[in-house]
Amino acid sequence: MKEIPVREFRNILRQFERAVAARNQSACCCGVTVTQCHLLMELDKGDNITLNELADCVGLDKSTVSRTVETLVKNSLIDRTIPKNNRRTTLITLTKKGKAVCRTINTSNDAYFRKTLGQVPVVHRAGFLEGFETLTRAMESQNKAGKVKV
Amino acid sequence: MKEIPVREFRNILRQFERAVAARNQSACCCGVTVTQCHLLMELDKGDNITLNELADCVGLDKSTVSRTVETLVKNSLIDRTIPKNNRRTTLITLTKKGKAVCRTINTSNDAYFRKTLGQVPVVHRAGFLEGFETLTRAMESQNKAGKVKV
DNA sequence: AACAATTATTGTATCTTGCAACAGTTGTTT
DNA sequence: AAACAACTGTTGCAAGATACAATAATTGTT
Repeated sequence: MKEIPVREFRNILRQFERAVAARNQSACCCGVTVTQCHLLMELDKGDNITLNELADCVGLDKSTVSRTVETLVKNSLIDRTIPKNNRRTTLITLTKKGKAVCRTINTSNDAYFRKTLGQVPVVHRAGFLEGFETLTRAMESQNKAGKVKV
Repeated sequence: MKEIPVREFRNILRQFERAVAARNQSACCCGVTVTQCHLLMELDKGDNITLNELADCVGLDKSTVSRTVETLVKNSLIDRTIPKNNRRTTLITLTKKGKAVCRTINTSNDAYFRKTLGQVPVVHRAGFLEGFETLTRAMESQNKAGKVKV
C-alpha cells in the first residue's frame, strides 16, 4: 500500500464511533452509565487508586470523576477510604457488588466482541489487533503533543 | 489465532474511545462541535438530503439533528430549501462557507490520520483497515439485531 | 371530505462535562 | 514555628448533547 486511504478510513471511523455509541447506550453497561462502566473497568484492572489517578486513566476532569464516584458509592459499587498517612486523598476500591457488576459487564461484552470480532477474517485478525493498538498509542501521543499551549 | 483475545481488545478499545474523544474535543473540528462536524461530513459526501435522511445517517434522533441543523444554518454553513413538489421536507445543502469548513476539517484530519495511521506497520496496514471495516459492519448489524423489543 | 401518514420543530427533562472557586491537608522555606 | 506554596477532592455554575413526546404543517388515502 503506497498511499494510505485516509479519507476512506475516516469515513469508517465515524461509523465506528456511532456503532460504539449505540452499543454503549444500549446493552453494554448492564445498568450503569458508560462513564461509570469505564471507571469500574479501570478499577477492575487495579483497585485501590486515588480519584486523581482514576481521572487520569480515563482522561476526564477530576470534578466529573468525583461526581461519578459519588454516584457509584451511593449505589454501593465502590468504597472510599481515607488512608491515615495522607488524609487528603481517598483510595477507591470495588465492593463485592461492584465486582459482581464488573463480571456481568465483562461477560456481556466479551460475548459481544467475540461475536463481532469473530467476523474479521482469521488472516487479518492478528494484523487488525496489532494495528488497532498501534493506532491507539499513536493517537494518544499525538494528542498529547497537540496539547501544548499555542 | 485459536482464541480471540477479547479482554485485551476491549481494553484497547476503551483507550481508543478516549483518544477519539480527546481528539474530537480539541483540534478535530475546526470550530464546530463533533455532531456538527459529523453532519457536515455526511453532507460533504452527498448534498441535498432531508433532515430525516441525515438523522438516519448519523444515528441520532431527528430532534437532535433538527437543532444542530438550526445552528449550522444560523452560522451560514448550510442552507435549507423547501422543494416545491413536497413542502413537508427541506433539502439541506452546504453553503460555500460550509464547504470551506469541510475542506479545513478534511485537511486537518487527513494529516492527523496519515500520521497516526502511518505508524501501523506496513505489513499490518491492509489487514487492519480491512478488519476495522469488517468489525464496524459487524457491530452495526449486531446492534440492529439487539434492538428488537424484548 | 375525513382521516391517516409523513416531516420537521418545539417543549421538556436528563445526563455529561469542564472550568473555576473553594476547603482541607501536607510540604517547604525562611 | 509561621507563612506560604502545592496538592487533593468537592461544589457552584454553565453549556452542550440527547431523547421522548407533543405539536404544526403538509401530503396521501379511503
